[in-house]
Amino acid sequence: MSAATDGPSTRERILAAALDAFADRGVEATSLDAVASAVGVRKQTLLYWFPSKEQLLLGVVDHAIDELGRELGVAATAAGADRRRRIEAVVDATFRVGRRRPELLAVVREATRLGPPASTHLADAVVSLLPEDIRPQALAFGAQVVGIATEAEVRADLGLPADLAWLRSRRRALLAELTAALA
Amino acid sequence: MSAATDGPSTRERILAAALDAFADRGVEATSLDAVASAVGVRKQTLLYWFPSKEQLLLGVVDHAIDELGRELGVAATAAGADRRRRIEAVVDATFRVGRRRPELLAVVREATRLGPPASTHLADAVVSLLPEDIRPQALAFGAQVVGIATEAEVRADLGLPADLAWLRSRRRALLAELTAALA
DNA sequence: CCGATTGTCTACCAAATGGTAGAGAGCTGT
DNA sequence: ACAGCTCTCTACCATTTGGTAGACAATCGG
Repeated sequence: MSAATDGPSTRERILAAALDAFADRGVEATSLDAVASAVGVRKQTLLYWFPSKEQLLLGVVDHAIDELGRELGVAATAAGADRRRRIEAVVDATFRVGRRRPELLAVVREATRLGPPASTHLADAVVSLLPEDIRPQALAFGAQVVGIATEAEVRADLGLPADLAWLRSRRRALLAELTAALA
Repeated sequence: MSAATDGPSTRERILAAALDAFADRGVEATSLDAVASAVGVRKQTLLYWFPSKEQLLLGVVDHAIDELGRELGVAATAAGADRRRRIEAVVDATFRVGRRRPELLAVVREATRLGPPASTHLADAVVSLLPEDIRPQALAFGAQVVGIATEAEVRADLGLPADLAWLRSRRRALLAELTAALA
């Protein structure tokens, strides 16, 4: 079974559909049937891969954190060794992710909103991905990013236009905070 | 029927209980039965005062915006006429509200998360409370506050300690943004 | 004193939901 | 060829949920 010809596995398609649905409508408002029909499969197939809705959510959280970590990690590595440049690269990569895949941040917020076990699982997943020496700083950075993403969503809901000055201001804040934290 | 002896009306107690529950567990995860039993009344009494769960949510949003607006309005008025002092008073009152009644901010975030009709109703309620000349600035301020409240919650979930330096930094950011916006 | 209105309750209900039980198709290694 | 494993499906089920119908007591206006 070549992955190239078969495309994403059922499990991966379930995770992708569940990520979209959980981020868009929220976990409680998303039924297993809805996710299943988005994948094109029966609910019992979901329950074969993930024995319960809760397990599915934890899987989605892992998936999202994984992708987020990979994306930011690549950006940091590509930026070379200079700390200043690495910080800028991570911040910019974060904004790219926020624009291209807002679901990833939305699902993080959703997990914290739901509380345990999702939130503890999230914390574990994040922590396991971070080098120990910058762990608290990275966590604070993540929290700030989720806050800014929420602010963006609220702005949209209140009818405020997408504002370049606002974006620049938030980028500056992230850079300043991260630079100070790692000093 | 003197309000002093009767205490809050049934309708008000329903709104208070629903606010708590919606903010704490989320709207979809809160059943009408749960709210009713928190009030000490049957579900059908809720449906007498609010003909549907959706109407109850809209009522809660109005209620929360009302209280928020009153609190900030009082602070602004008490600060006198000097713009700088008024801005500081509003920002500080915001932090007070965030600490004493986080449910108010949580329910705003919840309403934006759920989308229409809750989010549009929220936007209307907020707008109707604002003097026209500072409307966009005030909306941006509100969005920023919700973002910061979310950041605080995420920080807690990730195990970061309550941090005075962080609080100060966010207060400074709010002040700077509001001052610039009203300049 | 009485009809109408207000507010709360009991009794139900149809639909949706998360989850179980188990059948059957198709591939795999021997 | 066949035993076994992997994966998806049909059939069901218990519970919960938002909501309806209408009885019943209390209060109020005339």
